[in-house]
Amino acid sequence: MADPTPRQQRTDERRRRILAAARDRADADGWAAVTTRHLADTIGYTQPVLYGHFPGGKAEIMLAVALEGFVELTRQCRAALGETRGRAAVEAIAVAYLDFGSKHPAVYEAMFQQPIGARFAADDTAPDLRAGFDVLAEAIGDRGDGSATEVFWSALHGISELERAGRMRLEHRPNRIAELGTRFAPDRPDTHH
Amino acid sequence: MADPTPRQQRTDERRRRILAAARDRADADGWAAVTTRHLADTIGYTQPVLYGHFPGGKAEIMLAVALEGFVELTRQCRAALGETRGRAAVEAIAVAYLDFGSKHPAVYEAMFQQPIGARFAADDTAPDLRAGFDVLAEAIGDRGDGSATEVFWSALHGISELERAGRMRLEHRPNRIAELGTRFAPDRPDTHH
DNA sequence: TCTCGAATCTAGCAGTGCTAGAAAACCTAG
DNA sequence: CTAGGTTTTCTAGCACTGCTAGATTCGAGA
Repeated sequence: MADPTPRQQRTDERRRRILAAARDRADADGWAAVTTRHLADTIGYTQPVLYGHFPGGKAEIMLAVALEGFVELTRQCRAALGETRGRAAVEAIAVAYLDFGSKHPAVYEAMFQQPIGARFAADDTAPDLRAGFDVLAEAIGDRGDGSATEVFWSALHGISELERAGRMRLEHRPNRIAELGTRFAPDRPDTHH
Repeated sequence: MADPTPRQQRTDERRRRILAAARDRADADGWAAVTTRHLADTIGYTQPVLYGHFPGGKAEIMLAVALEGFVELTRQCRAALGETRGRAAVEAIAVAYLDFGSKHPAVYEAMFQQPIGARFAADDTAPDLRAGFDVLAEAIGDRGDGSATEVFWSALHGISELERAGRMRLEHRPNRIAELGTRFAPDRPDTHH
């Protein structure tokens, strides 16, 4: 049960290829363009094979892509934070977060537009989701009940979505990041009660 | 051309019924449940009739619902603002905005998830969209280039979406609104440059 | 080489958005 | 009141979607 049998290995490899194909196609042309037929074609098999790997069909594939996305987003935010603190940390996180959303629009969409059935700041939250929340909390120095972090996350999420929907002038992103720095930097005296 | 002919009147009436049916069904079961067949059934006609009113099909129907939504959302925010100013104004707007999102999830989704092809703060923005932006700018006292308002809007939008996606504890909404009040209330000394 | 179980494919269902062409309804002119 | 033509409405169908039951092929062990 420890070492992977050749069969298990091929299964894993194919699972990876399915997810990669779905991710790439979705990032390029949107999730509507990700069809089970096209996906099966890309990996060189027929439709039913997909259901051997993901019994839940397209929805389960999107879910798997979303979970990978959470891990990656958290990793990049963590890296951007590093040892920085204060306002610089807030802005660094914002840059990393918005970059991720720009570069992987469909992955981001799957992460948030889909009912994964897990809250971020609850006790029963899956570790992968909780970790992302914690990085943001650390950046803004949230020591309260998490509401401040929720609002910070919301602002990042909103900017990401509205930029992607073409609702905001892309070239103004630096201004928005500066605004986030001003309004969410930790240890501002007037946020203490 | 001034007074409506009976024919024009019936056409308008039916157009309204199509939009109402689409809106109600979408708010109840999501846009995926809004099919042209069901829609035609509801208004007592067959599919092709829909395309007489909305040549662009389902997408154009969603667009029309979205535009109505912008007008209504702006109206409710304007009413909530009233003559209040300062922190109370920010929180009043937030309450009205989030309530709208909760009560009309599908309308809200159509408003923002769809490429309408119009930015909010640009000079070429349609009046109906611009008006919504202006209310928010007024509430937070934005006299800059609009970046602060964009971030405020993003925070509201993010909260609305993440609540709907089940990512946030609904009962904590008051906390989030208080956070918005703290961080976006106008005339805070340290936001001046 | 034969067998049997697992992997894979073929073929099809029910549903979607959308549309060309037939049928029906309506209004106007004689 | 009827005939004509225009407009409106429906019938029927296409190409596509996600998904699945049953036939078929493949591959490893005896």
